[in-house]
Amino acid sequence: MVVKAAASLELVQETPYRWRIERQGAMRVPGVVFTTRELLPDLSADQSLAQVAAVATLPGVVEAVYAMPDVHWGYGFPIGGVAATDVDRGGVVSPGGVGFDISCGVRLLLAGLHLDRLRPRLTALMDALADAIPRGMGRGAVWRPRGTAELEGILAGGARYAVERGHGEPADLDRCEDRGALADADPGAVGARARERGLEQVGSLGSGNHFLEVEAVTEVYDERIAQTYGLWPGRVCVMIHTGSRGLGHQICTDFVRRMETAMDRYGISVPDRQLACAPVFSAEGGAYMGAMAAAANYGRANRQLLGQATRHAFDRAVGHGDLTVLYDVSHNLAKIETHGSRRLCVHRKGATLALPPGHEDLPPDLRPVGQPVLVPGSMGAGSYVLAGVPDSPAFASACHGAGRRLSRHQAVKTTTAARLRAELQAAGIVVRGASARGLTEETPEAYKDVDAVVDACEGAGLARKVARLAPVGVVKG
DNA sequence: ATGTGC
Repeated sequence: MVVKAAASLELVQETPYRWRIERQGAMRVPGVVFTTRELLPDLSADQSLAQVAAVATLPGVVEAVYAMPDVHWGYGFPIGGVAATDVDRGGVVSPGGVGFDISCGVRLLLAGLHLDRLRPRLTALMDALADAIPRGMGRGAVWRPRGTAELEGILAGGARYAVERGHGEPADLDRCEDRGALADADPGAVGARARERGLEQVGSLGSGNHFLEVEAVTEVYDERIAQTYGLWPGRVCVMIHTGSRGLGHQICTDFVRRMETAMDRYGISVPDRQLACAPVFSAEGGAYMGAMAAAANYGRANRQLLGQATRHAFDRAVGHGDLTVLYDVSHNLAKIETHGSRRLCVHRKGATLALPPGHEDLPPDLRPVGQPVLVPGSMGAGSYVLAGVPDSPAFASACHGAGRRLSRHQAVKTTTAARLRAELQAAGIVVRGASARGLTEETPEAYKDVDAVVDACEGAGLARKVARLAPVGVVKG
């Protein structure tokens, strides 16, 4: 089966879950889209697969540019895209391949109680969370760093620094990707404006698709892995989805501009200005990697602080805040990783790291079963926990969510905030803190079906289903 | 995503 797009993209179906974009023109490698016929983006209306083809022209790109089943249009790179470059053969890093929200990701906390025991206190808990979680554009944060030393600590030390300063338990770090901090952060590469913006937002949720949800385990698909993860039916969980706020955004803006002018000097030409890039081993590439890692650490500290604020809210409203971290993982990041014999810069933008069983970067207790892959669905739709699998085909990556289907502009035309609130209430979901605009932009209608996306992810061999979580309360910006 | 737009 071959599908021709207007822009002459040629898609060849290889399996029920895998489609190839044939190499042509300036493409150095093919594209590979992991999806089903039902979820395949409409080539006449959607640019995301054309973006996959454009990314495949970048210097040093290897193997293939991959798209996850939740792929959709993004700045330069598609969201739900994975691209790796060979750093020892002129491979580039591109800020657009990480995205504006550097180290946006998900933390899942597990509570020590069954939903039946939470129900009578749910309203009180949601009120306490609404009180404890700063959210929305700009506005308030859990922690206001004193002077530059504390901000430096956050940029260099991420969640580890937050824990050192009393915001959480050392054991939390065992369940964080990179134990809570990327080692090669360079706070000196973070510009003054990014720092200014960062000072005001340490420990804040933000807006858009960021949220905090109280959920409960409703389905278990893999008993053994679920047991290792501690996911039993009815267990209350808290999912926190946020990133590096204005600081990461400013760093992306600064480096896109800087690389746009640097590309000529390196003899790089790209089909789209939004693919601005520089060799990883260049002044601009190196500075970006250091600043990006610092933003990633800021994002990890952010989720650590919000996790701690969640514990306090549980303490106040439920009487015990014995929340443990299942895992904390980024889905917007570029990392230098070894695959086979090569050192690659793997860009994951709207794609979750999914380490296989046995991987040395996993904590010993999770190593036998693989990394928890946290997949938030659209608002009110539920979320999934998957596990990384051996020999996965996209540099150990999986989907990161349901994936947008309608733009924010289109989304607000489909419903009203009042109607959405009523629908969530009818589904037994308590909503706190959501602005009318924010709520309507996030209508589930604007997203793909997370169940179908996760099934495609599993069918494609990217990850394995472990458990499904259903929301009972949501805090939004 | 974002002091939402050069």
